Amino acid sequence: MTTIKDVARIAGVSVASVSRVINNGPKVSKLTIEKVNKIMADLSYTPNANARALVTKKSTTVGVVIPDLTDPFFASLAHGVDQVARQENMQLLLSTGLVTAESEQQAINLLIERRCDVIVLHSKKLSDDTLIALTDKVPGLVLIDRYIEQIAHRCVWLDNSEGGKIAARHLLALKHKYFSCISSTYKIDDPNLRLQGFQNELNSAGFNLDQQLIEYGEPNLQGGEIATQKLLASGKKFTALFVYNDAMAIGAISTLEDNGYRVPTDISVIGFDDVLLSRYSRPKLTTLNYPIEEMAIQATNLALELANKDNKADKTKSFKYIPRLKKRESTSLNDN
Amino acid sequence: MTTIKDVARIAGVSVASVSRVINNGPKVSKLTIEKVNKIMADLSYTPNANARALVTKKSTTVGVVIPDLTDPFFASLAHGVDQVARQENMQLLLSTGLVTAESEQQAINLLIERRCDVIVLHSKKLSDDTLIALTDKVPGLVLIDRYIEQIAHRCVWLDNSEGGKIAARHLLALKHKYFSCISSTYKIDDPNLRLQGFQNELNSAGFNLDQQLIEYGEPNLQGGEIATQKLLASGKKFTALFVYNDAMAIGAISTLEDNGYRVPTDISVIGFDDVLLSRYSRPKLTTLNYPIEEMAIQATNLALELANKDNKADKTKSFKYIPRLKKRESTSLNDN
DNA sequence: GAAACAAAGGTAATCGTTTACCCTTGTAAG
DNA sequence: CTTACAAGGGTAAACGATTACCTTTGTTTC
Repeated sequence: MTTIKDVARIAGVSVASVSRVINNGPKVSKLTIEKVNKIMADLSYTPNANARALVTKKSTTVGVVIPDLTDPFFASLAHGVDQVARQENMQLLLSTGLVTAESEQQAINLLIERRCDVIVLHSKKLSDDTLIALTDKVPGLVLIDRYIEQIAHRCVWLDNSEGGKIAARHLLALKHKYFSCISSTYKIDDPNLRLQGFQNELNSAGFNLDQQLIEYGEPNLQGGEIATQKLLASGKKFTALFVYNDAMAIGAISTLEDNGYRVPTDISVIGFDDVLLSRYSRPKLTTLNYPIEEMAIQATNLALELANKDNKADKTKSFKYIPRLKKRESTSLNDN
Repeated sequence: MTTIKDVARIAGVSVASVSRVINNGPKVSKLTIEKVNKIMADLSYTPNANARALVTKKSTTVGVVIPDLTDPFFASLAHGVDQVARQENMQLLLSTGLVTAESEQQAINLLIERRCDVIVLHSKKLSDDTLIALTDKVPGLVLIDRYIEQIAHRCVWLDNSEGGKIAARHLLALKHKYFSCISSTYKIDDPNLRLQGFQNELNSAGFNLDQQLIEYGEPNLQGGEIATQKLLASGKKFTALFVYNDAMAIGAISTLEDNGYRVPTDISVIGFDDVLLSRYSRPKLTTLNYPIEEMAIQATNLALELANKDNKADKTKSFKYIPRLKKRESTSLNDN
């Protein structure tokens, strides 16, 4: 592969001049610029980004750590980061495959090895302390979908509890009185926060969520189906169902209809996340919009900012997002 | 940031020894290994991958070029590549945002700058000649979803035409006689090939696809809805509908049902791609499985192979995939 | 005509690694 | 007691760029 030296030799100038042409630097005549550009094109020379990164101590990559690309939610996250990265002429370096704290840690290490100074991290398994320590090492590290008080100014997160409350208020406004909920078996905070918010809001309105009408399942289509079967098997009456995410909600609707219940006529169903799926289902799903792409854009901009200036930003400011209700067709007025 | 020299100094050994410890090289005593490892941990030293890549001339990244992460199809592609990459202890470097030949070219250039020697490229806009020239420069470059005869041994592609034929045979086997088709307005080969295969197979069976029952639309939900409205507006009878992709097919089903047609009782609908969506729709979509993840895995392995050995592989072998019929609920026997 | 300065370009140190080559020491073989 | 060799470890040259600092040349100013 041709190097800057080859170009310099053939063009009859020094490597310094070639470098100046490449970087639009000062101290080169128009003539030299043209000459060098021609030789570079002739040799189809491509500068070596590794060498560049080494000497300038600047990486042109944005690191992203997510569990899995096939989950549309995380794909949207990555897409948001990518948009900002491209705007800054940077590229995405992806670390995936996170199931354990160890693999999360390893994913981050790989990014640090590459001297990625802008990192957007989705971490559910690493401890608060580990993450706080990490932010010392990497100034441009931002956490997404997680809130840690000590590093609040580097957290871009969604208020899950408020999401549960909004769902409750929507169903209450539709005059529902008998509620049920499907939550997730995954060992992260989100399901609990959503459920708690939902429950608290019902309680403040003078209603109660029957413990037998709370079911748990894997956060996918099948998980929703199975949980719904259990809910129906309880024999208890409910006209409103709040489901942990959209995939489960679609599974729930499918099972409800198979059992002779019409959605929303007999039972209203509300999901969470507002992924693509929810617009393709029939009936179209009422859900809570999780503005993950917007959040990812915010997180990336924040990371860029933190990485560039060493005058620390406002340490008190946090980036909390509130889910928005997307009223579609799966919820309606309860007229029983 | 601490360097190998810091570690060497503090451990009281040479940088060579530290390097040997890092790389499990020979010529280090057990004692030195332990000593150095301890110091590295104490200093939380992380080797600089850029410096490493520079001197070893080996990158530990796999480059992927795709149009857009939010399209689940491409997310699956990236996921396939990622699986192989992780297995090889490499990371994904993503280039996206392709709309024009220029942006495709630029995306590739960025990967070459990083001296990515393993690249999986999804390119629809660049010319055959450009791509052929590129393979000279990058030994580990593999094309996915595209076939170019001169570099057949670096192409991993799907036979779209055969997909159209399989759809036709399925509908013929279900005794359908009146056919229609929704294709895509996008200026790439795939839609045409699928349509041609479909048409040819119908013709060989003695049937005909009425030109007025071919409609075009954007390859998404709405495109499918609009195209279906036009199809219905023609007033012509059809009992079988072959749609360019799953998203459009779901849009089509939605519009058909809104107009009083039952799927599959009145009209059978078959999609293409077999994305997540197709399993979540009601009725569940009969479609042609596009094994993109499997293909991406194959492509990545091939790229790794080509990048590592210079004894060129079998130049005649190509990697053609045939879509498989996924019979679900949106097609059925025509009993008119 | 000397001084001052600007423009253009070259020299060489540097970034953080790896690794070919050399050196030292200890031990086994003759 | 040599000699040979193995094991462990050090020295320094790369890798391919950037850039601080220096040199040369020509022009302007008094």
